[in-house]
Amino acid sequence: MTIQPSACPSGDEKVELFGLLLETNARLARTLGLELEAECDLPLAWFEVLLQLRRASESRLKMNQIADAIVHSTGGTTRLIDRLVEAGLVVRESCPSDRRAIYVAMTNAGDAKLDEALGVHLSYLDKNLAGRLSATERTTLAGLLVKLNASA
Amino acid sequence: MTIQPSACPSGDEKVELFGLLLETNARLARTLGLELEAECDLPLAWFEVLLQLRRASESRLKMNQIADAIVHSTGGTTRLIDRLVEAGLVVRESCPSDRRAIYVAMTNAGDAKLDEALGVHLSYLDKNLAGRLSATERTTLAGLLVKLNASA
DNA sequence: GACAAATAGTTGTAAAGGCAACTATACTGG
DNA sequence: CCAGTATAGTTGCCTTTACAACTATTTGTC
Repeated sequence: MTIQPSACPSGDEKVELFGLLLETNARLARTLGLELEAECDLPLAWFEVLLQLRRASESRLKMNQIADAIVHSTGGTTRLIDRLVEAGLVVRESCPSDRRAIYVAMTNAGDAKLDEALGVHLSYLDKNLAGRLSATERTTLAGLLVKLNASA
Repeated sequence: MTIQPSACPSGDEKVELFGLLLETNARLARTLGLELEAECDLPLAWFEVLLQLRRASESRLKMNQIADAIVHSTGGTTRLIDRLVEAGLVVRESCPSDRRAIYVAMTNAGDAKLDEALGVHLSYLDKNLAGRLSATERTTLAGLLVKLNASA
């Protein structure tokens, strides 16, 4: 009844790969999250929102775009943005062309906070990404992830 | 209209890669989690535990090994295992050589549940992994993730 | 135009997980 | 052997998030 670990851990190469993806991600997210929290007092989810906003044209996105970008439920995103607003890092703005929609835009404080966090993030990445993968490998990895991510 | 990864103002290649990793993982985990939940009534975290147990010699692991393998806190793991025990999928066994430690072992029901879940998982993987990456690409990806994961 | 369906966002409720404090057991140096 | 420290696991308390139900608005159809 027991399965030999060396013979067939759980059998399938794809199962292994998926498990590896989950584990790698969980570890990196945990490490970075703790570091951001400790050095900038910024939860990882907040950092992700700010990063998405900076990427966006005019530094603003609608609620549903944020939810999609950071892969949260819409309800969860509402609460998350509530907290960012309360912290003064973003503001909600109404959308003239669609009165259901709400824009979320960065404040100056949010912008500054993101700069600070990016500093920590980059030093983290130097340790944990660049220290382990060459530039070529990183490019390859990014390409594979893009494929994986396509229209998931 | 919003997100322009190519013209990204926060533009470090490593930041991009990290974001991609987070996003890919979140999407895949979300999709698989929903599928497992819908078809087997099995939360993803439970699945991960059962998978780790099957991989282990004698189908059992100590609490801290589980916590480490699935990247949870020890407190969180205690609660998670509580739920699995209540569902009859695993049992706790005392460790004769160290009275602080506790083994978690699969029950027959847990073993059967894992078989069922692996069926769903594999069909999911065929759609979402094999459909997007060739066998060679999957091997490459696995290799890169192992490097990334090393002693995180 | 009006009604049905789709879409954007919020809220109630509940579950999952983290951290820190705690208990119990094991190890280590004197 | 004893004190001090390290380790295994559990528990209290809290935050975060998901899901489903709900409101408000828009769009598509006739």
